[in-house]
Amino acid sequence: MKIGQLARRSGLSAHTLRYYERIGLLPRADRDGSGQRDYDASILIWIEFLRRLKTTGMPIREMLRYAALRERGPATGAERRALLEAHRETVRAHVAELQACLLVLDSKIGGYADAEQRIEENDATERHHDGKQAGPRAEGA
Amino acid sequence: MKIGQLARRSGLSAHTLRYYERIGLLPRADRDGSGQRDYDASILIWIEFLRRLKTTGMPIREMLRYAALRERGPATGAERRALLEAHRETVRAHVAELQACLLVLDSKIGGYADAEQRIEENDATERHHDGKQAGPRAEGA
DNA sequence: CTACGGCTTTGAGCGCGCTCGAAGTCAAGG
DNA sequence: CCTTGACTTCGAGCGCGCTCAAAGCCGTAG
Repeated sequence: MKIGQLARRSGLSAHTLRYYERIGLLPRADRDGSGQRDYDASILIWIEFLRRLKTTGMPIREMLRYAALRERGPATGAERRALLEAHRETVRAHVAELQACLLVLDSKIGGYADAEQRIEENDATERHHDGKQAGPRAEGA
Repeated sequence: MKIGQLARRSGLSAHTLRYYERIGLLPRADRDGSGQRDYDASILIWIEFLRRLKTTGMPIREMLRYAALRERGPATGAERRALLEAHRETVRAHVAELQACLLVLDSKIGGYADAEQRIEENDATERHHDGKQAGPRAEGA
């Protein structure tokens, strides 16, 4: 598989694939007769895993540590496992933080919804006995 | 409250606070006689909210839209609510993605744990009738 | 009076993760 | 033969979100 096709299949650009190889995230690809990269389909699995590490916020620097261990073969299993376990805790903490933020967001949105509700009610009142000017509540943030 | 104290209480650096004011994330602070910023404690609530938006991945560009609406007063409530609702969906989607990644991470870690288990068993076997060299399993990513 | 710490502005610089452009090689198709 | 288009390397550039340095002002303590 050439780089263009891998780009399409992996969702990364050819530029990015070369960049990843340059920095060591991807192993140096085999070349065909004229020096063009010729990939084995199995690389897709590794790319997919890298994508997940990235999605979960792992910096490239740390992915490189993992990639380097991987290159060194099966003997590095324990180290890789430790790295992933540490990362997993980071991600779990981040998810928890996001969920807490979601609650705040919910209540904030709820506040705006209430305000709109009051405005509608006020409009209705005006339609009945006209002119009542209720001041909307606080603007806390 | 001067900028140094606000920095300590908000967890942002004075540099960052000035930067936020410069770009419009924070309203222009009142100044004392000699031109130094003099903050009202209520700004902390807004900063805290900004922090949450940032934690949840909202780009500054979008925080600026929200901040601008806020400056324009209560009339912009519906718009702000819409903005936050859209952001909430983004965050929810991101959380779901992270959780999916966590499952993958778990199974990956499980794989390493199994490998270690097999190695231990193998060691034990060697101690009994010596020399058996079992080839470790695949290195899939 | 002086020294000190904390503040002011402006603009430059940085770390990250790409992203792109230039200049050139190569293989297949019309 | 000549064009087309996908590939090669290398280094520069970009968008984001800060972060910091320079040069200078102010107010209080010693």
